[in-house]
Amino acid sequence: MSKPFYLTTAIAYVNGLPHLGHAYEAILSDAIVRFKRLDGYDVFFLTGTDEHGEKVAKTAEKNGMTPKAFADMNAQGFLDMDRDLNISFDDFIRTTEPRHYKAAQAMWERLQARGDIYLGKYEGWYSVREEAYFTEDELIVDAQTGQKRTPQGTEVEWVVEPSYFFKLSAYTEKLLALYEQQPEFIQPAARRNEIISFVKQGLKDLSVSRHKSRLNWGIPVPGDDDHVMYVWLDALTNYITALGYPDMESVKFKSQWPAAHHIIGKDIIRFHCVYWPAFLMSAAVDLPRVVFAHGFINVQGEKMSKSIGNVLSPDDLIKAYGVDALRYFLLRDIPHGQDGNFAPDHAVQRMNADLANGIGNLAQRTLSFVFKNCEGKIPGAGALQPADQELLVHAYEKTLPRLRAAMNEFRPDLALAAVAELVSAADGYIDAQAPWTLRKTDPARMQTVLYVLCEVIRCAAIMMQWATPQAIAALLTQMNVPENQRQFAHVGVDHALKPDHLIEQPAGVFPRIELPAVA
RNA sequence: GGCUGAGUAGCUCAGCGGUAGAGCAGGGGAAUCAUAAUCCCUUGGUCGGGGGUUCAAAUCCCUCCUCAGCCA
Repeated sequence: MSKPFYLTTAIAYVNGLPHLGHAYEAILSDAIVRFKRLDGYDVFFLTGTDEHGEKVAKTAEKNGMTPKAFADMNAQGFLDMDRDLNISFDDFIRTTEPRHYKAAQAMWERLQARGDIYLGKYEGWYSVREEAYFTEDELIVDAQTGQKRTPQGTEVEWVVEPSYFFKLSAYTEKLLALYEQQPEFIQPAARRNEIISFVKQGLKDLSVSRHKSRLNWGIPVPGDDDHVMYVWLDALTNYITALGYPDMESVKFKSQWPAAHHIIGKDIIRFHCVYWPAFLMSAAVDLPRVVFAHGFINVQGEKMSKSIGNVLSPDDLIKAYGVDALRYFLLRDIPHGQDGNFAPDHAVQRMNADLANGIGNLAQRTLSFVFKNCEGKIPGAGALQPADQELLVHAYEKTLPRLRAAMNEFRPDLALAAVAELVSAADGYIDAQAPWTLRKTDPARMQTVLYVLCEVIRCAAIMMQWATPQAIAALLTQMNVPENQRQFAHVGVDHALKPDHLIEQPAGVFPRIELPAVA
C-alpha cells in the first residue's frame, strides 16, 4: 500500500474573482501533489471555496443577488481558473454544501460535548451602515475629533451581544507543546517563531458565533437557531469534511487524515496554526502534519491592489504566456515562503532561459537530429565512454534525490534548479561530443551519443512533469514514452528507451515568448 | 515601543569561523545539430554602517540604519 499524502489549499473566499495570488497557491499546491503522485504516493488533493460570512452576503446584496447565487457565480470562477491552470484536484469543496453543514455542525457538537463552548458576550466595534464588525486595528482615528471610523469612513459603535465562545485559553500550553514536539508543523521557521511568540502571550477565548440579527449567511449553530457559526470554525472544518467527517471510520478518512499538509497564505497562519489545532484537539481528531505558509506576489515591486489597479488575472496571464510557462515561472522564481515579484520582462527572461532555451531547445536539437539521421528511431548504443556514463548517472541517480529533498521542504524553486542543471550538463555534453561531426567521422559513436541524450531528455522530462504538465506530456509523447512509464520509478536504466523505438516528428514544446503582452 | 526575519555582483539568491559563490543579465571567442537557441572564457562585490572577540569573521558578540512581518 502506497503512502498517503493529503494536501489542501486554503479555500478561496468567494467575495470576488480569482487573481494571481490565488493562481500561485493553486499552482504551488498542484505542483507538490503531482510530484507526490509521480513518486508513487496515494495523493488526495483538496481545494474549494469559502462561501459564508458577512462580506459575501453584502456584496451579493449590492449585486442584487442572493448570497447563494452570488457564491455559485464566483465559485465557478475558481473552478474555471483551476481548469485553465491544469490544477489536478481530487475534490473541490464548497462550504455551502450539505456535507459540509453536517461536518461543521458535528464539529460544533464535539467541541460542545467536550465542554469547550459556552455562551458569553461578544463586544466589539460595529458599523451599522456597513453592517460589519471591525477590529481595533482596522479602524481609523479621525485626527480632528478623535472619533473612530471604518476605512470607508462610517461611524462605529461599541456593541455587546450574546455569542458563543470557544475555550481557546485552555489550549495555550497544549499548543506550545505541539510546536515544540512537532517543529515541522509550521513552515517556514520564521512563521513558527511568530506563532510561538503570539501564543506565549496567552490566548483569549474565541468568539465562534454571530447573532442572527447581525448575520444569517452561515451555518446554524446546532441547538440554537438564533446564532450562526462564525466563519473560521466553519471554514477550517472543510479540511475534514472532504474526508467524510464526522465519519472517521471511512476509508478516505482513515487513510488520508493524519497525512495532511495545508498550503495557505501567510495572512491566515494564525487560524491554521492556533485555532485549527485547538479545535481538533478539543474534538479529539489527530492533528495535521504541516501548515506551510507561502508569501504574496507583488507586481512590478508593488502590492497587488484594486486601488493601484495592478491586479493580474490568471486568465490574462495564461493568454500572454501560456499555462506551462506561467506555472514554471511562479514555481521557479518565487523564493521559498517569501513574497515574490512578478515583472513581465523578468518573467519572460526566466521562461525563455529555462524552457525555450533550456529543456525545449535541448529536446528539439536532439530529437530533430535523431529524426533526420537515424530514420526516426532511437539509435542503439555502443560501448559507453566516461563522459556518457557521467551524464547518465547525473540523470539516473543524482537528480531525483535532490528533487525529493527540495519538494519535502516545499521548494519547487530548488527542485527545478536541479533539473535545469541536468539540462545544462546535457547541453555541455552535446557540444563536447558534437554528433554533427560524428555523423561524418564515426556514425556508430554518433548513435551512442544520441542515445545517451535521448535517455537524459526522457528522465529530465519525467522529473519535470509536475511543473509544466502539458508541454512535457507532449514531449514524452513525441518520444513515444508510454503514459504508464512516466513515473519517477521509471527514471533509470531499467526502463531505458529501447533501440529502434520510433519517435514522432519533433516539434518545439516550449515556444519562445516574445513580448510581455500583459503589464 | 517589543519580537522575528532579511540587508552579499545590475537582478534573484546560496554560503553562516578558514584565501568572496551560482543562475540570469553584460562583454569576448567558438561552433552551426537546434526555438538567433548552445558551448567556452570573462567584467563585476571594502558581503547595510560602525565597534568588538579571534591567528582568522559575510559567518560569532555589541550598536546603529533600512525593509518586511508579527505583536502591543
